[in-house]
Amino acid sequence: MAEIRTQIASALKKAQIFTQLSDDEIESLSRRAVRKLYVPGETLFVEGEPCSGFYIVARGRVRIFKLSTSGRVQVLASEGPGSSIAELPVFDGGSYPASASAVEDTEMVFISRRDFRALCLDHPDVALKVLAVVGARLRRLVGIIEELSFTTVRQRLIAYLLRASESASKTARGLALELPESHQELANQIGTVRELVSRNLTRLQAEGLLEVDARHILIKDLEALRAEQKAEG
Amino acid sequence: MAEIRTQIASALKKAQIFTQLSDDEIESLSRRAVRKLYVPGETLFVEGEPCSGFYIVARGRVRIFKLSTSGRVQVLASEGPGSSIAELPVFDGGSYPASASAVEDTEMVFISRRDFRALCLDHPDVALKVLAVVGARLRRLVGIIEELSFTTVRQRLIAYLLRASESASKTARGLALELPESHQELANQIGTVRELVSRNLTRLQAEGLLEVDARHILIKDLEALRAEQKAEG
DNA sequence: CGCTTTCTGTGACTGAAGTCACTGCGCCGT
DNA sequence: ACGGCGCAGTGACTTCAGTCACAGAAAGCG
Repeated sequence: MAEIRTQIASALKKAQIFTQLSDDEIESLSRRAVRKLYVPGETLFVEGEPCSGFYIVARGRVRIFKLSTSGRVQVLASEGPGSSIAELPVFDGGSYPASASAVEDTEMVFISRRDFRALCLDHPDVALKVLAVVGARLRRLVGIIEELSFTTVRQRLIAYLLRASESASKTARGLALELPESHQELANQIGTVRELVSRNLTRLQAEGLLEVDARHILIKDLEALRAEQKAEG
Repeated sequence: MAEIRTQIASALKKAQIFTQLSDDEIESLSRRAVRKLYVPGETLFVEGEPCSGFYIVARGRVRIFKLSTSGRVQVLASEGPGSSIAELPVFDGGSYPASASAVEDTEMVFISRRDFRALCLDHPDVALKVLAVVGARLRRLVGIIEELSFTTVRQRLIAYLLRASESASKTARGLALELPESHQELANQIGTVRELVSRNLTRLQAEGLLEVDARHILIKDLEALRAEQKAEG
């Protein structure tokens, strides 16, 4: 049991929102935290559920998303180790505004609403840190709104590829990258359907900007893609 | 001058995020705040500008929005007296994520980034209050994303009318309401263009759900509109 | 190794969204 | 009263998004 406790403590220590805290404080907080494990696809919470506390990702990855009645999915965020999720409903007293599920085998640390509020009152700098993290989250949501409101599927796909290209490897013929997820998942993230992802990739290939082989993508004309970004809708 | 000071103080007192503060604290804060006046259409700040502080609406109304390069507008929020705007960029150190302009003759109270941060460190309960306010804002943004991603213009228009109908007056023939803004403005809020607002209103009238006469709208079949909402896309 | 399941590509189609151009109304100021 | 201006309505058209159905490839599993 003591081992789990230290695991929790080390996860808390890596969390962005707790960088201010001393080892002692981390230690004391870890005594009130709970570890939870999830398998891929498992649900953490569902939109509308009352919010009992918030989570920190220790290992793995979780996805925050909205579900439509017709079965479509819109991904709002995807968070890895060190990130926290659902900090906000803790403070405004409402329910979870979206659902969350694990993408991989995932280890989460859960902290109850009461403990977290108490911590923020004792440590105002933690509250400020939470505000900073939430600020970044808000920026991302505004970015999603901008994309959905002003751009086409084609442009959103290009934006996705450009983001992915940051971590791509240079080859003689262009930037090579591997899509980390299915077309379906990609579509969920850029707010469209599978078919349009497939079709638009094909079209970009026909225009000579890419080469596509299933999930393997070679960016042949980075500049042209960038240019289309800036033009916008 | 002393008069302006008390005006500022009374505006601060009405702000949601300062309900926790004592009269003395309000008084001391007001000494560091600045009053600013705006005429309709005037710009408070533009997306991308570095953020020097945040605002509280004392009187009037301001609109927060995104501009596309092609000239389209997407409204993110519209805030009246007692609300604060741009609290978030104060904390994450970034620039303003969107632009803001006054809708009516508007009186704002400006508080610098440094003063506000200091206040939050001294009064953790203010920080918690800010988090609660920000939580509500985040919910609204998620709602906009949901609408843009899952619904049609028609459904968004119906949602808008249903919201407006809260403050409508009952008549023998249905709920009567007056649009508070032009079709263009309405379109900016629901993420579409003027023509589609006009056309969809016409169509709803043809179907017998509404009667439209310029900005005067009579809701004849509230239940049918509600039903279409729940069906969603 | 063969079978099932999941993922991908595509053709054909429908309907929604957006653009352009123009008309006409009503209000305001001089 | 008149001219100008902003707002609303509408027809015609283009393009984009999404649906349905299906075929073939790939990957996992017994």
